[in-house]
Amino acid sequence: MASDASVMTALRSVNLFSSLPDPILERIAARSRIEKRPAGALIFTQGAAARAFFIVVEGWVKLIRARPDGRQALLTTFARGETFAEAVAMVDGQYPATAMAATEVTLARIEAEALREEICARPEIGFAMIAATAQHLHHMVRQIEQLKLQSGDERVADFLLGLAEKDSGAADFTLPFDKRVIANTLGIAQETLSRAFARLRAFGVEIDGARVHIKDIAGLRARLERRTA
Amino acid sequence: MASDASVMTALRSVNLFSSLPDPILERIAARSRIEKRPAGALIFTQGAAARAFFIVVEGWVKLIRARPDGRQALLTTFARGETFAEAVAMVDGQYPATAMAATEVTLARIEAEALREEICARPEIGFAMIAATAQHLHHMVRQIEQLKLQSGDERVADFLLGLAEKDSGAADFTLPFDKRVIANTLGIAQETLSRAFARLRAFGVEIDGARVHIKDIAGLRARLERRTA
DNA sequence: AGCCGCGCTTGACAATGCTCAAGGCATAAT
DNA sequence: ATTATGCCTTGAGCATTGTCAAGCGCGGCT
Repeated sequence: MASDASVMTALRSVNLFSSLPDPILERIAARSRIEKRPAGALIFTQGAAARAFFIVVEGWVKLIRARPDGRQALLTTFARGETFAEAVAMVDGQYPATAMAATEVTLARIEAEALREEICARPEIGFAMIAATAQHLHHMVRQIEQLKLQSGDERVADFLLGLAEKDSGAADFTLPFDKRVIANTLGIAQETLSRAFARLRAFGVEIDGARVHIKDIAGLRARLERRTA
Repeated sequence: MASDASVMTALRSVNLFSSLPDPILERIAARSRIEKRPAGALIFTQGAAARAFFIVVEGWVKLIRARPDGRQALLTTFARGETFAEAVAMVDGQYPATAMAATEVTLARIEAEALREEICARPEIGFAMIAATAQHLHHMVRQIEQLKLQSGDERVADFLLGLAEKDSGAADFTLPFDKRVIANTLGIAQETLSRAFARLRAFGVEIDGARVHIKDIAGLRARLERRTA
C-alpha cells in the first residue's frame, strides 16, 4: 500500500502509540489506512456498528449526539494527534454518537479486529488504549461538572482560558471554529455566546472576529474561582 | 484470608468478570478484599493517586465532583454489580472525582497492580475492562446530551422512565435515593425537582413520598419525544 | 458596482430555573 | 406530650437563558 509511510508517521505522532516500538507499529499500520474527508463529511453515524476507530492526522473532527426530534448537541471536538471511538470499537459495540469532519480532515482508520490481535500479542497496547479512554472519560467528567454548576458566562471564560495555553500574563489567539460551533460545544445558544463575549469585555477579554485577546489570564481565572465562593 | 469465598461470589456477579474462567477469578480474588463502609464514608477523593478500583457488592456509591468554591455535582451513582474507576486505576492516574458511600455499602477493592499482571497473562481481561469503560463513556455521553438539550422537566421524566425498567403499561417503584440526591444527579435545584414532579402529575405520574406510579410508560415516552419535534 | 448569503450582533420578550423564605409533615429525641 | 430535626413542598421575586426578529458587515458572485 502506498500510504504505509504516511500511516507510520501518523501513528508515531499519537500519544496512544508513541511509546510502542516500530515493529508493532508497522503491523498496525499495515492494516490501517489514511482517509481524507472534506469538511462536513460523515465519518460514522450514531448507532452504526463500531468496527474501527480513528486518529486525527490533520484537521478537526466534531462528535455530535442527535435526538430523534432533530436537536443535536456537540459533545467534543478532536484535534490532530487524538484518537476517538477506540473503546467502543474494541468491544464491537455501536457508535454512541456521530462523528463529522469539522474542517477538511485527514484520518488514520484502524480496524478493531487488527488491533485486537496485536493486543493479544502485546498487552501493553491494551494499557495504552485504556489510558486514552481514561482521558476521554476525564474530559467528559469535567464537562458534566461545568454543565451542572457553572453559568454560561463561566463556561465561556473557562473555554477561553483553556485555549490560552498559558497560566498568566496576556494571551492572543484565534478561535478554532465558528462561534456557532463553540456555542453548541458549551451548550448555549449562539446569541447567548455573543452576549457573554460582550460581558467578558469588562474583564479584559477582547474579541474581534475570530481573534481573541486576554489581558490578564491569572486575573480572569481568579475571578472565576471567586464567583459564588 | 477469610473473605476469599465472598470475594469470589462478588466477582462472579459482575459483568466485567462474568465471562472469565474460575482459575483467573481466584487469582484476582486472592489479591482483592471486601470492604464495608457506612453511609457517607469516603471511598476515595478527587486528586488522590488511583491505585485500585472497586466493585459494588451491595448498596449504592455516589461519584461526586467538587469545585474549589465548595459547590459540587453528582456525576453518577453505581449500583450492585458495577465497577468504577477501573480505567484510571489501570493507568496509575489520579481519581478525577470523589467516591462516597450513598448507603451502607459493601465493596470489593481490587489493586490495579494485581490486575495488570493478570491482563498481561490473559489479554481478554483487558478487553473486559475496555468494555466496562466504554459503557461508562456511553453513560456520560447520554448525560451530556441531556444536560445540553433537555429541560429540567424532561430530564426528570427521562430519569423516571429509566427507573421503570419496562417499555409500556404502568409502573410502580420506589425512588432509590433522597430527592435532594436526585436533584443533584439531574443538575437541578431540589425545589425545581419538586415542581417538576408536580407538573408531571398532569401526565399520569403520581409521586407519594418515595413511591412512584406511572400510568402509561409508552405514552409518557412518546410525549417526551414529541416535545419540540 | 451591486446584490446575495452568511455569520454575527443586538433588542425585546417569554420561559426556565435559582434563591430566599415560610410552612407542612413526618420521625426522632427529650 | 412536646419539642426538635430533617425532608419535602410551595410561593414570590429575580437572574439567566432561549426564542424570535431585525439589522450589520463582509466576502463571493454576477
